[in-house]
Amino acid sequence: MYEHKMENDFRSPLEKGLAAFDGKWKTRIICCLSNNGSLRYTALKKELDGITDAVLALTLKELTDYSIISRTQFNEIPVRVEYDLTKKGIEALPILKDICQWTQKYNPKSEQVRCGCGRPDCKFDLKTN
Amino acid sequence: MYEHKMENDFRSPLEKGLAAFDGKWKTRIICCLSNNGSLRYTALKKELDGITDAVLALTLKELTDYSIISRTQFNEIPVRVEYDLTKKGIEALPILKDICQWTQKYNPKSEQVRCGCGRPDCKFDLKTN
DNA sequence: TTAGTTACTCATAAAATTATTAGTTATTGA
DNA sequence: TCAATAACTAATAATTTTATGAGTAACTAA
Repeated sequence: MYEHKMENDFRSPLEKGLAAFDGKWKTRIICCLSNNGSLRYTALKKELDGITDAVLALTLKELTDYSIISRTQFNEIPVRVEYDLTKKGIEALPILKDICQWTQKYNPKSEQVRCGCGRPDCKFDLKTN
Repeated sequence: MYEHKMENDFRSPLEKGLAAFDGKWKTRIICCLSNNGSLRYTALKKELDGITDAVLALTLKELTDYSIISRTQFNEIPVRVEYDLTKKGIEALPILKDICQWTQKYNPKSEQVRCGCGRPDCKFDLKTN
């Protein structure tokens, strides 16, 4: 662990793009930020049920490297760090929404489009307008 | 190996939908079928550089279970089996195309939208019309 | 009789991802 | 002096994914 891939050898923009959503936590983080706006490290950790520091820090780094989220550090004491969706991240939301709808069209069981942040009470449907 | 997940515990339609594109080979298979139409097992194997039987068979099963592709068996000798994109699979193509475009917008290096089938000569741009 | 074909399966190994537990730095407040 | 806080990092372990190398059935053609 603790080296992450990034400029792997994705053979196409498709694979490269999908890498931004892959793994257990990336979409959950994206949805949390989309739900809440700016969040700091500890707040994110509280939202993401069961994530550990090692994994959260790594995943935030990956998302930052993919330019999906931004990291802003305020040198207070103790430090404050805030994470936000970037423009690129915000522009991913309609795509994620399309994936939700596509899934649900062929899977009528789960009636409601819900986000991937993992909270059972999350009602966010990835609307971007 | 040789048990695949499927009704995992995806917490949302988003995660469930993304599962259909995840792993090393799924999008490559989708793109091959989109490029070529119907393909049999051996033909797919030839297209997908470096895949082994164990992994190809497993991945085809996963995609079949997700209803992205269909399997049709002709009881000739030796057997003939053909794989095709389903309606659901075809309807995924515009989403994949959006992911390509989104990636490229923020990554002007790779000028050309190419599919994920892995062939360097593949010019397919995931147009669906 | 033997080799060839297709579409697989099986056991196992290697590699990658995710989890666990425990630090660390710099500072404040009690 | 001691505990507390925020945002991490490091070493290692467990789990999951992917790869390797072989084998199978049911024929056919040589």
